[in-house]
Amino acid sequence: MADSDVLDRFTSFLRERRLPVTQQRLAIADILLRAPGHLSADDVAAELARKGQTVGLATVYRTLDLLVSCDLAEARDFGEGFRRFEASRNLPNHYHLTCTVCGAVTEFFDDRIPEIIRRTAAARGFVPAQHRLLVRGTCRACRKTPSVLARRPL
Amino acid sequence: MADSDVLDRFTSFLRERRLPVTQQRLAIADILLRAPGHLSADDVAAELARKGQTVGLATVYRTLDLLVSCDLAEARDFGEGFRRFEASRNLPNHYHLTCTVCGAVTEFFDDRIPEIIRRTAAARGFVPAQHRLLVRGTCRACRKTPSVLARRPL
DNA sequence: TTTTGTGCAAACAATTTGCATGAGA
DNA sequence: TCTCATGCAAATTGTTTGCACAAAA
Repeated sequence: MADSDVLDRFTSFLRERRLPVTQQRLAIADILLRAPGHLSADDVAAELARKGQTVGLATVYRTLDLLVSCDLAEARDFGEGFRRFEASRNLPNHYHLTCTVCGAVTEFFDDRIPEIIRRTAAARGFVPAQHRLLVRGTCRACRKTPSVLARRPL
Repeated sequence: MADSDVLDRFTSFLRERRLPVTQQRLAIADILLRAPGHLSADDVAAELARKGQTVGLATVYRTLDLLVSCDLAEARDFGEGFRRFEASRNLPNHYHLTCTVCGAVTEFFDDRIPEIIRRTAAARGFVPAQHRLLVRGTCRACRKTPSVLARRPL
């Protein structure tokens, strides 16, 4: 339904700023904005290559930054040592459970958390802009297998 | 009071593993475990240098890893592009508010958050091991000044 | 035809690692 | 003494940048 919408929104954003709408930008946006998951810059480049399009990693990074700056995508850091990018789906209060064994990321929602944050912050004169909650653990599928702890920061 | 305790605990940990108790290890532990804040590897090295002790950065990193692996310290990633280390004070459910203007980090505690996580995770068959909540925003002191958004991931 | 992008390679920053030497047990 | 740590420098990794060439407006 609103799938071509996001591509259009990116195009409009570029036009407004008088920035060229290039094949590479569209190809990268197409991949990231339609992907269900959380892609690294390498993932995007690999997917591009798989489709026959070869785009330099530098361009991938530059375009991902553009997508973030027009709010069509968000950067995430799951503590793997590199960033992942996710299409913004306008999902407020959306958090992540990541499995330290298989790396799977599941999302969940909760309205109580922002409320807790709002009150706590207010009590300190702090104005919250954004927040992030990351839960690490073991997913149902991996619970059977003995696990190795991840070494990156919590 | 229990201040020399942490140094002793580190020493015991090393002895148990038959690892040498070196001056460098003690010096690094002394700095990190007594510091109130969140130090980067560079901060530790700089502090060491300020005291006249010059220790290679590689050794700092190696010792910080040791401190983390014996649970005397914890690694944190505030999205600055590098990690910070903090003495473990056995503070469960302790979260961070970071000011995107001045970089100050404040802590807060809340017992409802782990409870929410426990239930949400249980419903998905996910076993939570650790979680981290990071709130970014503007602190009281910086609220007066117009701010610049940080560019690192949320 | 002028601007801005792209690709490549070099640059970077944080962190890790190999190896000769030096300090603990 | 024998093991393991240290220091330095080189290597690695994710990401950014400079610059010659190419594509959009």
